[in-house]
Amino acid sequence: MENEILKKLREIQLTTEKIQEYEKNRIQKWDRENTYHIENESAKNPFYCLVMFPYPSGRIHMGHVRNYTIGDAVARFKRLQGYDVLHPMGWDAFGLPAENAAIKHKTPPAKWTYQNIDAMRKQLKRMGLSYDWQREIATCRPEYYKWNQWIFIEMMKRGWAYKKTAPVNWCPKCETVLANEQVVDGCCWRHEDTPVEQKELSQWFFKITEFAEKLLEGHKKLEGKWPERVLTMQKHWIGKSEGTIAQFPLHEASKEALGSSYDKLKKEALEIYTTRIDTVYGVTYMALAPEHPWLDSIENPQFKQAIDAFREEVKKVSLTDREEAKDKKGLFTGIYVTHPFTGEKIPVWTANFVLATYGTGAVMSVPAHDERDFAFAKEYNLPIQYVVFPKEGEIPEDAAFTEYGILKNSGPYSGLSSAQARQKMTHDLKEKGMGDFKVQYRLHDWLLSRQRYWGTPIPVIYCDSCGIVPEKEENLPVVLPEEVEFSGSSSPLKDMPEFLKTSCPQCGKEATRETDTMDTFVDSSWYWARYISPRKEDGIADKKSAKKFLPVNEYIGGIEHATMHLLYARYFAYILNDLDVLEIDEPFAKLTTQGMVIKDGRKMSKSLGNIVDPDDFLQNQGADTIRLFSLFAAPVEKDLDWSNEGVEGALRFLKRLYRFVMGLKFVNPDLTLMQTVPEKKPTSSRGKKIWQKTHETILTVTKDFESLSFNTAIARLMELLNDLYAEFFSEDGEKLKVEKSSYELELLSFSVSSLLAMLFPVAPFLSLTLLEELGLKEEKELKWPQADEKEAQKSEVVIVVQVNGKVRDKISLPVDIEKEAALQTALQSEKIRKYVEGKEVKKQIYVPKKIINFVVG
RNA sequence: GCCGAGGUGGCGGAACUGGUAGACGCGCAUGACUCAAAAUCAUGUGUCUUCGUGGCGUGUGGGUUCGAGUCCCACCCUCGGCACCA
Repeated sequence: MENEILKKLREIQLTTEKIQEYEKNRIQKWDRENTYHIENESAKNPFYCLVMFPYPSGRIHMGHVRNYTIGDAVARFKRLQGYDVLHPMGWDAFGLPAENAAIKHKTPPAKWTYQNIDAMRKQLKRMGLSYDWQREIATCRPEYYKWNQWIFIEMMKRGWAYKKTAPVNWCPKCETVLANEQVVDGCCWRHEDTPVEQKELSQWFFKITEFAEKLLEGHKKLEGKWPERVLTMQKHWIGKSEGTIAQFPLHEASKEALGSSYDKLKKEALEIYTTRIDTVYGVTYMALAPEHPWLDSIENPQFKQAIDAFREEVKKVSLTDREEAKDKKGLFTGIYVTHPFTGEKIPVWTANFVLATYGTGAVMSVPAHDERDFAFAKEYNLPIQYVVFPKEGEIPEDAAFTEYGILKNSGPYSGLSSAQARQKMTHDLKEKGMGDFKVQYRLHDWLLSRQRYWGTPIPVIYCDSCGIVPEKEENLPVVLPEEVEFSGSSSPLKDMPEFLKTSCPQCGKEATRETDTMDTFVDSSWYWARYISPRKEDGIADKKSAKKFLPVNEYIGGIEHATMHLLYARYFAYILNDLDVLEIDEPFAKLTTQGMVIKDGRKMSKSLGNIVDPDDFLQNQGADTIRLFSLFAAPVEKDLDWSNEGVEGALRFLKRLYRFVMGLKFVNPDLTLMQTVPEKKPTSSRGKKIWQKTHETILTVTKDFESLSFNTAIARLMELLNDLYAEFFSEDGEKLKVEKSSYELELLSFSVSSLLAMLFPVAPFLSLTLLEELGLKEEKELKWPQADEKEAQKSEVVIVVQVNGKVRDKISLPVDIEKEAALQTALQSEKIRKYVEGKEVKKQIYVPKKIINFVVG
């Protein structure tokens, strides 16, 4: 080739300057033209791709990069396939960090939050994420949280939101109530070194427990579409158990301890919950939680003093610390109850390991068949009586036998199996009016009030004459004042008469507003619905459009939301359905949980100093590179180990691609965009090879994209480029020239166009730049490539020949060869003969296109 | 302790319903280009080896099978979740 052309060919290089230039131009164009905006009405083929919206902390981190790149690849892929993709983004904008920042920097939380949103929006745009920015929402805007309030009031009307006094976890540093799930190792989840205390407060709750069964039922629909472990975690979280409620009447021997309270309790009887009523004949004592109300009724100072001291001691330890303390402590209360089956007198104890919040806060203790009861009985020398025996073998020595078996020493029930006894005993209790079957859940009602400023105001008013009154719907939203000063640590709302003072919606008299705000999980429980109609003023979402787009087809986010957010969002979907806002059952038809981004095998964190800032890469290698690496380095659901060398490798691939396409176009100006399979097949041998490879790649990459296996899809694209390089690229430029008569130009047009289209979801900037060089006019014209199954077949295939299971040779055979012919060819191979000759062939195994195995003796 | 996921080269990771283990990438090595370096291109790269192309190789030990990373049993380790839930 002539020197001048060669020189120009060498100059074709993808530089960082070029990358920065075309990426920035493209972003401006997308922004100017609202490229990814879709209208609800005109969407014929809807696909809803949702990623978990971020808390606007100020900067995006690698976790965001990964999550949103995955979502974007899905959205772009589906768009090329012809879907009208709803791909929105917004801000989970309420929450604690804004308040902490306000105290630190003296900026109001609102201002701080809005600044952060602006900064992060810019970063996300720089990433090339194809959001419909016209649908952007921020949960801290009154237009949004108005609907939190509306939902709350509707729930309140139906008794699904209620107030109760409850012992709650209290973080002295946050000055707020923590949900049980926010307590980590006895400490606040945000202040790892601050032990949680107990405090009694009047709190707002959502009755999520009423939906426990439905939340479990709903899993059936999600099986196979949600990660198995998320479903398991939710099942455990809900913690369904089926057992028996049984009543143990008060025994008159209790009079001594209870004194005048005896008559009151006599009417009540002690109610317990057990899953092992079959062991009831082995009950040797009862155990009450230290919080159990019966303990309040003990009057005899002989018992009262010790019990009060014990309760005081237990109270000092926070709820979770109590769970950690394994040593079992307790004492006798002076109370006795009567065994419902035998009429025996049973002593009642109180014990630190009995949970007030589960069941009835009282248990029947069967040390012979429960490990905890056994340990307690040993500690306090209480009798142990075995009543269930294994079908075969012996009762373990000096331990509880906790398995099911056959009953003995159990009056009329002796001889029954555990399962039979549970049925019959419960049935008999029910007949006597002393018990019933009972399904119990671990799940608690959702405590939603927070003693915080930066959240949705709970829209209720306290009136001296009418009590607790919800705000009128026409007065919503109850607006959170944004211009505030943080005087101290408590909510500034308490010092704002303009917020506090109002009139009662019922009687009109002067009244006071609630100053508690809502848990931010309320915001994120229904945001997926708001994206449908983000600006709608008279409702949450247009019902018709919602029906079109919901449920979400692909929801992508972190595994850390497996229980709380994902359970609450499912719950809210049911609620919104019942409120006739949406027609929906499960909100997320499919869920993908991506792994963490780690560095050097450890989680990225400030303290370890191993944080990688996405901005550095965006400003140098560009968005395509960072996207490509994020998707290539690990399967979506696994942790991704960040590697700067790996990033360089991703950039190298893009540079190779650029050089190939631009070089090819330079030498063959007729190279063009070709989005359909060429009519004529190439005639050259290199052409035939690439023809087959292109078809095969299209088929496998399509499959990989469907299953979100981006890492393998990218590997296949790299292979295709490697093959193209091997067949059509040489430093001297000679191989680049193609002859029209061999149909290689059509082939290359098709192959390169397909490669670029398949790369588009991953690296849209370079992909579009090169496609435009080939002649693409409008991004909208780009389609996902189609291939022919038949053309993807290789004519010859390498078959492995084994002798006695060991690979001895590899031979190339036509794909459609008959079994006998294949075996004969294999036997003729020198290498095989060496191992087979003179021996008896006992068995011949032939798996078409795969393997031949001779078993010789 | 219980539940779940997973252990594959120097590293990240491939391998469809049992059928060439290590695709693709990183790293490394050698060569080409260059005064040189970088970049780029080409070749090689599990391990041992008496270099016969043979032995050994997917956490460990057994088993099923013509054939096991894949299936079965036991165990070890790592990660995630739950943890006195009666």
